[in-house]
Amino acid sequence: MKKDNSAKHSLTKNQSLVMQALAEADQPLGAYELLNRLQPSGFKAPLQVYRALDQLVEKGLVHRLESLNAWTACCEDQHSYTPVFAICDDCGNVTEHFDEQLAGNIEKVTKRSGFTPDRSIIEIHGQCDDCGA
Amino acid sequence: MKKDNSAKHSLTKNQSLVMQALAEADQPLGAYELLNRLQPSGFKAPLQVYRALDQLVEKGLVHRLESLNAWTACCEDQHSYTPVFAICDDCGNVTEHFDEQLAGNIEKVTKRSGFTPDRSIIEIHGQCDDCGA
DNA sequence: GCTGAAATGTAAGGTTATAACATAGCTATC
DNA sequence: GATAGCTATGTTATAACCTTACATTTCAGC
Repeated sequence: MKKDNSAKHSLTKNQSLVMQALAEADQPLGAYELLNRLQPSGFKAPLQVYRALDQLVEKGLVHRLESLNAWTACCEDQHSYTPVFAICDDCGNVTEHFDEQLAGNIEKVTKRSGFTPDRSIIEIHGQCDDCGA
Repeated sequence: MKKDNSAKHSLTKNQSLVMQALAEADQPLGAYELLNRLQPSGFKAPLQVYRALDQLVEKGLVHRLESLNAWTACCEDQHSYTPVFAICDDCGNVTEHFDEQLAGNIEKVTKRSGFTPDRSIIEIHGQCDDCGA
């Protein structure tokens, strides 16, 4: 089970509920899967989930996985480098990695053309160690 | 206007129409935007667009931009390295880049944990040269 | 011409995300 | 402690994106 960083960020009720659901999950969850899991807690509409997710992403506690349309609790409290997600297409497990050199490479590639990077999305699909290859 | 590589790949009618629409666009297009543009050519249902897109991606002529839910014609015929997309959040312009070192680093980061990479998604949001920063 | 594989047509439905508007709660300043 | 302003929340409806299922057509190779 992942660490729950909510204490340090004074989350609201809905934010806490979503954060907790993500922290308890062993995989990224879709917004509607979150809605299902949070209905016993009083959630009724997608927007409640999406708003909490947006706020948690803003705080850096949750990442969105663009290629999965899913969301996952951040593995640690704060990180300055762009995270790299390794997504196992067999078991659905997702791990978060960091690499300073990689982050530097990205800046370099885009800045060549006068581009100013803001946020980077790096998602690698493949097979995790357990699922062999 | 981007180069149209369709001649080398013997595309079907629908594939050609979609390829041409993407090649003529100066930005990535969503599937329904493509549908709109192709209705004069006889397209009637989303599935016609999605099927053609899937086939073109398979052939390597089109890329899907995960963070935009949009599709763009590939800048060149074939490339072995993972493409890096620089996406301007102001004007919507998208450019495709390549970097051998970057591709190598990505493999390295994930392989550390026994992960076997298959396909990588790298999309950098920010501001292009024209839009300043 | 016949056959099998690939492509296409069409209707319906599922999933993911946002717009619009109303209400409630919290904080800061007077 | 009023009140003004910001943030969070509730609720309904709808937009945007994608897939399933099944029937039909096209076309290369025999």
